[in-house]
Amino acid sequence: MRDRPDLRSQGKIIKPKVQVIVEQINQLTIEEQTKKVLQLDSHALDPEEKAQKEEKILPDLPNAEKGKVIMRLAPYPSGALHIGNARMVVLNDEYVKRYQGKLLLVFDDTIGTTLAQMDDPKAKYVIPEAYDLIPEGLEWLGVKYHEVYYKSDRVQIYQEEAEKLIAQGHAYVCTCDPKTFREEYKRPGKDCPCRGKSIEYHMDMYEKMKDGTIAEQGAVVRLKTGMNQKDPALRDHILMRISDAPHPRIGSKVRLWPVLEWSWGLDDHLLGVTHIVRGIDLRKEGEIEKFIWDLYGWPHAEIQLYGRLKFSGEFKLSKTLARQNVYSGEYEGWSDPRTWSLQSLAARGIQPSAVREALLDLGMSNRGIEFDKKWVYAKNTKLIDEHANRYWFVENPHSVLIEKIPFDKFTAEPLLHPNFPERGTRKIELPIKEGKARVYIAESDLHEYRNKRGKLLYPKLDAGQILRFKDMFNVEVKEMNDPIKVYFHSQEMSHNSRKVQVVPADESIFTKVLQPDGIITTGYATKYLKDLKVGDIVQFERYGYVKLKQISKDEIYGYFTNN
RNA sequence: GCCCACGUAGUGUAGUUCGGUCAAGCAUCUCGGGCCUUCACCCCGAUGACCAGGGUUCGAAUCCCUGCGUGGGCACCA
Repeated sequence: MRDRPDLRSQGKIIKPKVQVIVEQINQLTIEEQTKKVLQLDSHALDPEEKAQKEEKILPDLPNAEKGKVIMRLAPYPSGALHIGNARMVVLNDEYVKRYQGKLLLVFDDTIGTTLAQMDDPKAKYVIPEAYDLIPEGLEWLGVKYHEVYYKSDRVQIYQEEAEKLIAQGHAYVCTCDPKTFREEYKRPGKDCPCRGKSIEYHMDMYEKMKDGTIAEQGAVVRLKTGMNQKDPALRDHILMRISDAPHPRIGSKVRLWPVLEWSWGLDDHLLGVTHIVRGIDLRKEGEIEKFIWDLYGWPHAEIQLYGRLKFSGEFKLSKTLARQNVYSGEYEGWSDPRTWSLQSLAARGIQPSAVREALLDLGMSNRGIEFDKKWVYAKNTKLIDEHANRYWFVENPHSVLIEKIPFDKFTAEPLLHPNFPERGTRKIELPIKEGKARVYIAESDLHEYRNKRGKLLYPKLDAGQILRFKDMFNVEVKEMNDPIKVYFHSQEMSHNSRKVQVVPADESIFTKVLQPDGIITTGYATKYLKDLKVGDIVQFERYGYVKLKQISKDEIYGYFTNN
């Protein structure tokens, strides 16, 4: 039917005939069917060519011409960029690179809050160091931007254009309090009393907003988007409002500030932006911008929206929250793993391309999705594994006394990296005295172990069981006391024995690992970890990858990379 | 209450514009196997999905309607 359009109108006749034939064929044995098929087409049963691994490709942008695309990043400088901000960054950067366009970094540093609200710990405001933290994060991500702008330098434009719109009757000064406006006018879709007043009145009021006669919260400038808009979110949106809060870059010389929709409605045109890629939570903003562009008779930039990433559970993603904890000393600065800032990912040994690829894999889908760190971890493991040498580490250690060891000396010699024997081995000595030795094992090896489907692989550790101390020898558990007592059992390894990671007690060094959920795992690693350098990424066998942060005589401190 | 968007394997995504080559691709997870100085990496294989119900049509993941579910917007934040 696909290839024979002439038959399509005959579908009602053809269908029953086909059914009869299909039934006849189903009577035949598979062998007979195979034979007949091959008579018709000798290649019909050839194995299909392996679909080659297709590269993940974002959809093309509409009306995008190579070399003419201009896009922008619009971070609010209230802190370091975190992984949630990174999707916006990576998508824009990727498209700019595809079209060989230009990327503008525009600090969206309008005032954010009023002076009166600044004491609120949750208040959103610009902090000076963010102007450095953001480019630092972008550089780490491999983002190239071509021009830098500051909204705070452009306030005059927004003010003058607002004045023009008032003079033309497209905007007005509204003195209704927010609650009244929302409930009495916006919801039912009715004009507020300010809306109908004369242009002269509004011009005069605008002057008073600027010169300080009207206090914070006393009045706003509204755009006449229309109180009859179907979508209440769009009804007479605010353009400008008053704040006496000081600004880190320009101080207190400006008190009349634009909201996002207004500054961008102007700037996307004035800066020549052709394509906007942003989260769907900003859908309304795009609608207001379009209204503004129509008012001015400007061409529309193409707006593409992607779905929202949700961060819940262990993620406390908020630049404002991070600011509080960094300032209070609760966090170890902006690169603390708990911030999930780009700086923190760098400090943990997460590779920028792991972040990029994981976020680009989400494509431009419009769905709201829950962020899963495994997306990044899986990519990161593949990137760092070959560089990460192996070391022994046991978390939440328990003491084990090995007895009846039939030799005076034992040295384990596992490879530094099993894929690269040329890197050599580690030599871990097990000090033995009168057939006895002390080691640590991890708390987690005491419990029963089930796979993800709940199948019991190993029972709770108990007397009588035979274990393989990894890279050493087999032991039999005698007593589950403290310390746990085991007897040497045998030397040969069998592939399906239960393997337990140990660290010889006299060869150990206290080790701490800070995880992004704020938990510090403590345990023991083999002591010559001290010989490594700060910044090295290692794999603690059976635990995960760790980037070394501090190394001292009797303690190692690392950041958890991933598992 | 009002507006809008979105529902494809456990998870994420491709395919939906323009119905047929989709008995549905890819990645990750899980399971099994291989490799192997034992974890990991790598290689091979397996399990696993079109939200539900109607409609249009020869033919629906794709178009229409209804329902259900999820997310977002309705800020003097961005």
